[in-house]
Amino acid sequence: MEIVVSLEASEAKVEDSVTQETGSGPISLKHISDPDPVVYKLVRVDGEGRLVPATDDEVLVVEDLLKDEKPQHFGADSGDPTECIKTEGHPMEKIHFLSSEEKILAGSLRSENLQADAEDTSAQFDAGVDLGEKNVHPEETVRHLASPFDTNNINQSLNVVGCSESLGGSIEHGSSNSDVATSWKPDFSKLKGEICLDDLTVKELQETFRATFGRETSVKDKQWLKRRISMGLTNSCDFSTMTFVIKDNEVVKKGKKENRKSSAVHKDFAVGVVNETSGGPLDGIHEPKESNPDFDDKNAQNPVLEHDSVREDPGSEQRAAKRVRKPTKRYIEEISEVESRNTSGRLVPMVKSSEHGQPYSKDFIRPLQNVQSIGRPMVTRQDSLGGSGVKVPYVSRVRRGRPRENFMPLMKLQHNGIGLATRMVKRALGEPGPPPEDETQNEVPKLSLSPGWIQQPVIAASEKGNQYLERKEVVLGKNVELKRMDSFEDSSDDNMGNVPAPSGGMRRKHHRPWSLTEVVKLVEGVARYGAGRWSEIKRLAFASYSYRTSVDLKDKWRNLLRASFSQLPAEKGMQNVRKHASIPIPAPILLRVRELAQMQAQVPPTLGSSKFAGHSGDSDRSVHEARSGYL
DNA sequence: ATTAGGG
DNA sequence: CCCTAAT
Repeated sequence: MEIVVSLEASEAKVEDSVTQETGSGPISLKHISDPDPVVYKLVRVDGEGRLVPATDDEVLVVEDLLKDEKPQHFGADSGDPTECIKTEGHPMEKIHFLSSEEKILAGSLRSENLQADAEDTSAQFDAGVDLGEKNVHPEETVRHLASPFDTNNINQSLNVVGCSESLGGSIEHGSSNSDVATSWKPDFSKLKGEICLDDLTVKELQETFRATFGRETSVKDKQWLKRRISMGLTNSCDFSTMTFVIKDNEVVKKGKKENRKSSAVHKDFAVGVVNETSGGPLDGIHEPKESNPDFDDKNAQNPVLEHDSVREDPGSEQRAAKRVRKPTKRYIEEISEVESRNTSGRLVPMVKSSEHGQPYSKDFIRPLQNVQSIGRPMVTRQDSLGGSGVKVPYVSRVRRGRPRENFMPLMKLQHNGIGLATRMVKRALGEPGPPPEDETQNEVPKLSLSPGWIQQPVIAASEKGNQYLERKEVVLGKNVELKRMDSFEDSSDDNMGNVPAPSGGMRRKHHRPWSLTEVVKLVEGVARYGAGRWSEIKRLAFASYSYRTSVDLKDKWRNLLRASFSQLPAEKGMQNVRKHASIPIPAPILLRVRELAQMQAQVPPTLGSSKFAGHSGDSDRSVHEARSGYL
C-alpha cells in the first residue's frame, strides 16, 4: 500500500530518508519513487536500522489516523501568537524536508506531542507516523543540524520542521528568517546565574520559557512550564531537573539530584547521528556541536533511560499530592426518582416551570425526599423564563447545557417519525448537528479494509450498530430508517434510562460509546495541550462533538490511563471470551497514552518503575498484542 | 467555570 | 457516566 503525497514536481530525486534507529521499530515514511508524484511507502525500521516494509496493518493504522486528523484544530487558538503564523507554512515543506534531508529521521517528526504548543501544520502527518514510536525531539534535530553557515534550501525546510517545537515565531516570513531560525539559541541574557524553576512565579516561568524557546507562551500551568523549560534546557525529555546554572549564554550546570544511571549507555546520540550522515549537504560545515558537554550527557533519547530518570526522582516534581477532598455527603437520589415518576419516565413531571409545563430535567429536580431532614438549605430558584420561583433544595451546581439532556426524547416519542421536527427543535436547543465525521458511518468502511487486529473492530462496530438499531426499535417501533444514522448519535435519551434491555436489566442512562476517532482525538489533545487542560481540549479538539463534556474527556483519559498501564496482562485466557461487546482500543494508542502519561508524570505510583525494565526488544511486539482497553 | 476524584 | 468538593 502506498500513500501518494501530492508534491510539487520540483523535487528532484531524493534518497530514502534515513530513520534514526531507536532500537524499536518506528514507522516512517520511505521515499521509493522519484518521478513527480512522489510516492512514499511505509516502512518500519528494525533494530539494525534496516528498513522493513510495513505490514498492511501498520499501513492501515497510519492511514486511518491520517485521515482522521483534520488540520483545523491546530493552531486554532491558545493565544500563542506564533501559531497563526505557523499555519501559513506549507505542509509540503515538511514533506520535502522529510524526503531530501536524510539526516532527519522521519521519526523525529513525531508529533511534538508532549503538550501544548499546538502547532504545526504537519500534525496530521505526525499523528500517524508517530504511533508506537519512541521519543525523539525535533529540537534535538534542529539544534544539531542547524548551522549559521548553512543557507541552502534544505535548511530552510529544516527550519520549518524545527519550528514545530522550539523555533516558534522565528519562522514567519520564509525569506528573512534563515539567519534567525538557523542560528537560534536560547537567549539567556535574562537568565543569568542560577535559576530554580520551582521558585519562579508563573510569569517568571513564562519569561524563562520565552528565553528558552524563543517564543511566547500563554500557558499558565506552572507544572507544565517547569517541565517544558526543564526539558528545553536539558535538551531532553528529562524534566526532573529544576535548577540550572546559566553562564556564558549556556546551560553549564544542572542541579541534578543524581540518581543512578550515571554511566550512560546511550550518550552522544546526536553526534552519532550527525556523523552517520556526513556526506550530506551539511558536510564540511562545522557542526555547532553542542559546546556544552552536559547536553550530550543527558540526551535522553533512549526511552528506557528516559523513563528511568523520570521515574525515581523523589525530590523532583513532587507530583502535587492528590487533592484531598472532604468525604462526600452524597444524598440518596435514585429513590426519589422511583417515587416521583411513574412508568412512563419523565413524562409525568413532578415539578413544572410555570409557563411551559416543561418538566425540569431530572438533575434539576434532583431533590430527594426529606431534603429538610437531611439539612440541605432550600433556595428559591427562578427559572429562566421568569416563572414563579420554585423551592428546590440547593445544589451546588445545576448541570446545564448538556445537549443530551434536552427534551428530545419526549418529542420523539410523541411524533415519532418526524425527524425534521426533531432536528429543528434540537437546533433550537443549541445542539449542533452530528459531527461531520460520523464514526458510526465511517469507521466501518474504513476498517473493513484491514486484516489483523483491526479487523475485530469491524465486527464489533457493526454489532454496535445493531445494538443501536435494536434499541431504537424498542423505543420507536418501526420508523427507524427515517432518521438515518444520525439518530444514533443523538440517542440522547433518557428513554434509555428506563428501557429494559431484553436481557433484563435497565439500560444505563446516558451512555455513548467512545469511538476510536474520539479516543484518538482525545489522545492527541492531551498530547498537545497536556492532560488536565480539558476545557481547552474540548474546545479545540472536540468542537464538533457537542456531547462529551470536559469532564467526560477527563474521565475517558483516566480510563485510558488505566487501560494503558494495566499490564498487558489479560492477554492469555481471553482470546475468545470477549463477551464485552466493546471494541478493544488499538494497542498503539494505548502505547501512546502510556508515553504521554510518562511525560506528564501521570504514572500511577503503583506501577512505578518496574514497568519499563527490559523494554527494548519486545516493544514491537507489544504494539500488536497489548490490548487491554476498550472503547 | 473548571478540574480532580470518588462512586 | 454522575456527582461533589476544591480552586
